[in-house]
Amino acid sequence: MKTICIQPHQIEEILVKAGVQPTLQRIALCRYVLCEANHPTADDVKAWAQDNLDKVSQATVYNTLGKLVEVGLLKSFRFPHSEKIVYDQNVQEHYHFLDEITGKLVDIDTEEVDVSVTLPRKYKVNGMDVIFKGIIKERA
Amino acid sequence: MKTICIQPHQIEEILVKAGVQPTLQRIALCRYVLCEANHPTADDVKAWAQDNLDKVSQATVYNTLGKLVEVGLLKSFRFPHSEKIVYDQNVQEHYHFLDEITGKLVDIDTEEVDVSVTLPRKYKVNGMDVIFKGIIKERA
DNA sequence: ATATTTGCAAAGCCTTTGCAGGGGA
DNA sequence: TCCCCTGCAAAGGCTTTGCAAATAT
Repeated sequence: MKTICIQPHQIEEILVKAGVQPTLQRIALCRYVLCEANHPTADDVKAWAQDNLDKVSQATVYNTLGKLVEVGLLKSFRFPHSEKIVYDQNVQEHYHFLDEITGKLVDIDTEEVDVSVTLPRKYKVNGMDVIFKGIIKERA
Repeated sequence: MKTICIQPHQIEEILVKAGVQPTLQRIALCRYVLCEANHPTADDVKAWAQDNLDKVSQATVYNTLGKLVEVGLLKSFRFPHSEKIVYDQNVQEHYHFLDEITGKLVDIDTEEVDVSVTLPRKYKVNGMDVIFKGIIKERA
C-alpha cells in the first residue's frame, strides 16, 4: 500500500518535531520531497525548485536532503542502475522494483513480498537490500 | 564455493577466446583482476598496476575493465555503500554479503542461500540484486 | 545576540573522452 | 598498411565544502 501522503500544512510541525529548523526553503522543498515526489534525485528536487520556487540554491537542496536523511524523515539510496542518489519518503524497511521499461522505481513493502532467506550460519545478517528488476503489468 | 582461480598462463588464451586483443597491459591487468583481486575498484586496479607494472595509465585501466565487462569476463556492480564501481570476476548470477565491520564484500552463490520470493502478480521479475549486510563469524 | 542557514562559487571524487603517438595483425 | 590500443590531459557528472551575507530563535 502507498504511504499516506503528508499534508502540506503539517510539514512545519513535522520538521520541528524532528528537530529541524523549519525555514521557508525547507518547508517548500519538503512539500515536494515528502509529498509529491517519487524517488527524486537531488537534480529532480533542484529542477522542481527552479520551476516552483523563487530561488533555492543547489547547496540548499543538498543540505536539506542531507538534513532530512539525518533526522530520519527521508532515506537515501544508491542503486546499481544509476549513479545518482535517490531519496525516498518511505523510511520503513522496504524493497524496490525497477521497471525496466520506464526506469521508474516502485517501493515494495516487505509485507507485499514473501522473502525467506537462509544463509550459512557464519553470516549474521542485519539487513538486506533488494531490488527487483522486471516489468509491471498494468492490467488489474 | 569459491570460483576456481584462473591460472596466469591461461589469460592470453581467455582473452583471445573472448575476442579481446591480448595486449601486454590487458594480460597484466587480468592477472590481478581475474585472479588475485577481490571486488576491486578501478582505483584498486590502478594502485596495483602502479605497484606492480611499469606503467599503465588510468585510461587503460578503465578501458580494460570496460572491455572485460563488455565481453563478459567481468561483472561490474554499484553498491549502496560505495560510490565506486566494483568489479567481480564471478560472472554467474550471485548475491553479495557486506561485512559491516571490515567493509569487505563476499560473493554469495545462489546455491548457498535459499531465497524464495513471491510478489504480486503484476510484477514480472526478470532478476534481482541482493546485498546482505551484517557480520561474518569466522569460527568454523 | 548568537547560532543556523542560505547562496554562490569552487573544489573533489570518480569516470569518461579526445586525440596524437605507438604497437599488433 | 590499417586498425586498434595506449597514455596524457582535459572534460563531465554528481556531490560536497568554504565562506560571507542573511535569517531564525
